[in-house]
Amino acid sequence: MENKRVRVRFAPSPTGGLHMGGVRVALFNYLFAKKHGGDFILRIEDTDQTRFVAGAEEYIINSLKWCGIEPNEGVGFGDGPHAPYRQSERKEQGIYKKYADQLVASEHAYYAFDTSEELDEMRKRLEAAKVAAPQYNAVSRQNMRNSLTLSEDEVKRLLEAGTPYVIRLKVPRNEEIRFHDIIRGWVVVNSSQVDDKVLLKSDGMPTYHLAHIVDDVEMKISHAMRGEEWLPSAPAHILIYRYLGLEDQMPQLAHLPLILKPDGNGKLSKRDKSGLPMFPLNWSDPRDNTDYVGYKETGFFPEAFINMLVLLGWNPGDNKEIMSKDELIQLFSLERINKAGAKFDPEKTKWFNQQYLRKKTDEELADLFMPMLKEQGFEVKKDFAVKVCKLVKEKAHFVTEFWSLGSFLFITPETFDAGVLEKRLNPQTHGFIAELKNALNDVSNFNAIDTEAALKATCEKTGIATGQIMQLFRVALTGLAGGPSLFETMELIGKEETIKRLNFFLEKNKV
RNA sequence: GGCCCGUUCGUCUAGGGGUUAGGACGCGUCCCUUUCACGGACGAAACACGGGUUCGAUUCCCGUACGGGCUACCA
Repeated sequence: MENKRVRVRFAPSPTGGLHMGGVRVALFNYLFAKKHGGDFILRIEDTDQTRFVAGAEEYIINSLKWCGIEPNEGVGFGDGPHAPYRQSERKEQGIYKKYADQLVASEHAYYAFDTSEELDEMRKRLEAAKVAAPQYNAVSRQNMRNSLTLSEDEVKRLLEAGTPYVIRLKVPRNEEIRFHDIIRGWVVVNSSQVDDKVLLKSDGMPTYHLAHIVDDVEMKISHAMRGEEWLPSAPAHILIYRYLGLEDQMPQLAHLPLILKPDGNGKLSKRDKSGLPMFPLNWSDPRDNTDYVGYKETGFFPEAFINMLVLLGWNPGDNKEIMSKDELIQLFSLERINKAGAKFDPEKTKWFNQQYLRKKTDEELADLFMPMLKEQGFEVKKDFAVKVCKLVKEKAHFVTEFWSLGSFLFITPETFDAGVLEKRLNPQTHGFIAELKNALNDVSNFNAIDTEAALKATCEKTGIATGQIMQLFRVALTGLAGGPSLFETMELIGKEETIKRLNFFLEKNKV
């Protein structure tokens, strides 16, 4: 068991868009599998028919693809030796019922016929009696309608009459359950804290508790990584493995810390004030009729998104922060995962994207930017787009900012920064701009070097220091108080446009 | 409420019985610069609290506080 092939799975239920917390669980599984040359499986846990959301499964698959953390086995990824990988389909094959029946036969599970009204009543009764943890368990089951309290004949009669029933796990009254978690070490819980979990629902579907165990064993999963929210039910799972005689095939457990909200308390939810997305891709949720924006559409690179996520709760042990997927695979280890939940930091998330933005070549950026330019109505040649990217990227965190940062390269400014005008515009500087315009008009080879020379010459001629007029010149040319090199800007927009802009400025701002 | 898990700068974290407690984001100052940004330098900023154990605890143990999770025929 110790040395069996590494096989891990990501097993979401298709009840909505895949949240970034889910992406991180998938990521950890992926990295671990790749690190050990193992398999990464996508299993769809669609056992709750009432919460099923159409399109969710496809969304999950597309998200994993965009993130570059693709399973090599499972739904949407070519299936594999353990198909089907959808639990609803596996249920049709009777896989889960078989195990549930085995548990009943060995008297570790039983039939329960209680209606939801009866269950409600029981809880109310227990609450009224000030029972600390009102639950269906070794004590309360004695007052309920199940195969433990009913006569054999009665049970048989109910079953034959088609009375709805569930199968529940018979949890012992007072027994220590201990299990080892790779991240948390030994955890001990008394069985009195564990309720008699429903294993098989009245619609014949298994619950998560039964289904994931059956599938993990049948699919030969070696390590089960999942969110910390599963820790409280882990003891029940241990019992199921044990009663099924499958303890030696149990995967090693690792309960991952949760991602917490940036401000305030609690775990991350679908919508957050931080302004950053919670989903990898745009997601239209049919349940609350809301459109959620994705990291992709916000302009994030998948590498940056992944890099940010992996460092929420894990680190390589040195101070390295920017890591490629291959490096992550190389460096990843479960032992270095933290125990405590991590607050998600929007500012640092943007910083990650900026780091990746700077690593891209201008050509790569141009490929991304040109479609956005086209949307704005500007179709330009690639080499021009490359030059624009080179100028505009310095300040940006996202390619999606390029347009607002560089629109002045395409659109002649009609308004001018009022603050600079007030501070710098006077008859002398106005005259200077006019003088400069003429000098620029005489530049035959209109490149950054020659235009800069023209400016220097004009400064010397008029006796005005460069620092005195650059700001105004910038505003005259771009309308803005800040931006990339003016000489590069002029080279890009060309002589004709430069002169035209300066004329317009001089005309509009007479003093 | 009960049970479980956790707690190092504001945030992500390194470290670990004796350290000037390290890095990153963000913030501030300065340098570079025509501006904004980038880059560089510097700075402010943390071991939740109380008891033990120990020559010595931020590190180990126990409490407390605080935070998180769970408490469904949901996963």
